[in-house]
Amino acid sequence: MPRQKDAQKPGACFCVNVRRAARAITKIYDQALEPSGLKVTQYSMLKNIDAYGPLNTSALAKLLSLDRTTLVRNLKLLESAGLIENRTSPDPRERQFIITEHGRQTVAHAMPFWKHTQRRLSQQIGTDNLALIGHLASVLEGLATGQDEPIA
Amino acid sequence: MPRQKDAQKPGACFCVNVRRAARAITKIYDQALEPSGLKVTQYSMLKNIDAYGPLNTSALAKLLSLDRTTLVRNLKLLESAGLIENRTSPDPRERQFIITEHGRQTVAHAMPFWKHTQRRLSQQIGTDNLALIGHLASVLEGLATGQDEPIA
DNA sequence: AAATGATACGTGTATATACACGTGTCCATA
DNA sequence: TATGGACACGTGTATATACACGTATCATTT
Repeated sequence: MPRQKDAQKPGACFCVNVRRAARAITKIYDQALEPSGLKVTQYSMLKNIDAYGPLNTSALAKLLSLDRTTLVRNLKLLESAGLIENRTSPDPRERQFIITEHGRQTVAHAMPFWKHTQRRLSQQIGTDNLALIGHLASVLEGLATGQDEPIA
Repeated sequence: MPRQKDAQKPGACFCVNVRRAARAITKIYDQALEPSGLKVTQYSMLKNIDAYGPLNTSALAKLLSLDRTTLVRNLKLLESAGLIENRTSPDPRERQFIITEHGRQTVAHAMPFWKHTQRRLSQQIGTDNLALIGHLASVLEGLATGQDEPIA
């Protein structure tokens, strides 16, 4: 069997496959969350601010392994929608975000749809396989240096 | 152990984890391919057109499990860069793309970096785990209906 | 030949994502 | 006290992604 050849087929790119998986699973969650008006990305931000807030942009970026500048604009959407708000902080540099009452209600509305999808996937794909993704993400984040490794 | 509680922690969303993995692995591949001037997404399109072309937009979309309209603009970039070109087709509706000589050279330049990354990840993450991603993607694509399931 | 369903395409709009860059503030130390 | 590094932020720019819509062409069936 020409395994060597297989490994070079265009369909064998690990990165492309993870991206394919991400697109597909995003579609599943977005459709499930549709009644709440939230995308899964927004649900994720909101849920984390709810659970761990108040949080500033940089802290949330670390929490979500997202680029900070990505969050600047994503958070703007949540703020415009009145789901989070900007609490005044002693340090004038930072913007501390907390969830609003409307945000809490929206999360509460979305939660059952999210849970249902989590359960559905657990059954259809297996908890083990799904747990592996979490580990994989962490390992990959470790491998993706990106952060200008310290000189010493 | 309150497993039930864990499953509700904000960090336990399968979708968010897959997306985290996708971001991280994309960074790894994009950095590796940087000398070629290609992003991994572009490399993927180009490689597939090279291997299976001529292809029209819809066919490539199916091949990559990508929305067709996404490709319209992504392909425009490759075309502007002179990496692919638009072959005239008997059917005036479709645009058949083929790789150009410049495109072939670019792929050839990028390939070693891609292969090196594939190998590196195989070693550090394990071929089995990586193969699982491909399966996972396929299963998820099956679960994500999206395609207005046929009435009968 | 006319009608119709399927096929192929592109655009408007919105979100997600990251990088390069520049600004302001805090704090520790010279 | 002055200053330089660390920290927090936002914007410009570019790419990736999808959905809703509308248009043109093909092919098949009246």
